[in-house]
Amino acid sequence: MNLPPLIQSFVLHFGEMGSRWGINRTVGQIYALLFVADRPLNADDLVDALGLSRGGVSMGLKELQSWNLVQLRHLPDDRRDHFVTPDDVWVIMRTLVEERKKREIDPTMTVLRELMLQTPHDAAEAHAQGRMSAMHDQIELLTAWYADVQRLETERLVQLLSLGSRIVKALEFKDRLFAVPGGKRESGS
Amino acid sequence: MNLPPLIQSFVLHFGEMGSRWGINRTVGQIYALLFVADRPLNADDLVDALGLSRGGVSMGLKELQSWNLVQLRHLPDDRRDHFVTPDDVWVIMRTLVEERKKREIDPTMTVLRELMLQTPHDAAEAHAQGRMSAMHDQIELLTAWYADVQRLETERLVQLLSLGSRIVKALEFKDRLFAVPGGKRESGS
DNA sequence: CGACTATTTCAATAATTATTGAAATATTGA
DNA sequence: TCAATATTTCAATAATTATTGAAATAGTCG
Repeated sequence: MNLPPLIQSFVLHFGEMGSRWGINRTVGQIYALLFVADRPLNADDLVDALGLSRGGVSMGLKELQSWNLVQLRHLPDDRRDHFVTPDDVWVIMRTLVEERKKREIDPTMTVLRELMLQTPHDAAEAHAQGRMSAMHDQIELLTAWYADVQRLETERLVQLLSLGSRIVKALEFKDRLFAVPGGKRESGS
Repeated sequence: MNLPPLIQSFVLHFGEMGSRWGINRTVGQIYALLFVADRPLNADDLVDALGLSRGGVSMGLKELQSWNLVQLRHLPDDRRDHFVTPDDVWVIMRTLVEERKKREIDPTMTVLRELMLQTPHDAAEAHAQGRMSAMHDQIELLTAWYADVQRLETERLVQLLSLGSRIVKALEFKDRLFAVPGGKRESGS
């Protein structure tokens, strides 16, 4: 590996964390280097900088492309493929959430929806179905929330996040605004 | 494996998804069964129901305990350890987020903070450090937001999530409430 | 087309991770 | 304490996943 120390530390860390993030070391290192690079890099650059094999870089780039985490870029008078990550970290985060949802959540929701349609045969299955239903409804709420806020411009999203739990003050205020006069009473505290 | 069909489908799915979620099949299956079970289960129950080895169940339960995803429970007149998951799916979600943050985000933040302190030696390192800084600041914003809303009671949290992007209306309203008269002008669109 | 360069594929193998099951250890109750 | 039972550990091995590098394929330009 042939990199300035600051960049090398970052790249090595991403490689190590790869396994916790569900990607392998190679992919983690490639992504890290593309993220911090100040110009588009080609496969040769990555092979030289990271000391990986040709094939490994090709496969790694293919995987990163399937995640929409890197973009193909062509440079004038150079027919090799070059790659970049988006400049905007918020764009990257949105992609990451979307892709992880697609891989880690959607398949489970499909299964849960199917299992909800079945008729339980005994008390144990009925209880299990209730638990699955609770899981389904919770995930639905979370993903619907994300689908909603994801539509906001980044500037607005950052505002919203910066507000943190202070948003609750606004919520409490809203309660009064949107309250149905004589509406349902709450059972809790 | 000896389970009612509804529960078996759920358990098998969790086993398959395990690898995408960073846990193994055994752990996924054990967790799934505990989640839908209508009573605390012991290691024998899990061995019988899932057809796993004794040692495998022991290790799986240990891992789930290290994630705080299952709780040890003792039944009267039975000295075997039994296990349950929390009844409340929101408690489970909070645990999951906290533990994933601890394993998947905190180590990177530590590295990023260290790398921010270094002095770049050339333009490439300076650019890289800027990128790392952007990543650091974004993660900080997201985790600070979560640390904040995580303190809310579940009922309030669900309210907040149910509101989705409609919260922005409240935000726009708040802009006017908290605006500093003659305050700083924005540079963007 | 044909020479050249870039990229991908894939079989071989290295490395890692998961799983078993028997032995060791720990715990309980008499 | 001892016998019985419960739990954990861990060496062996199975299974999976990562990685290489050479060959095949695809693409480009004269």
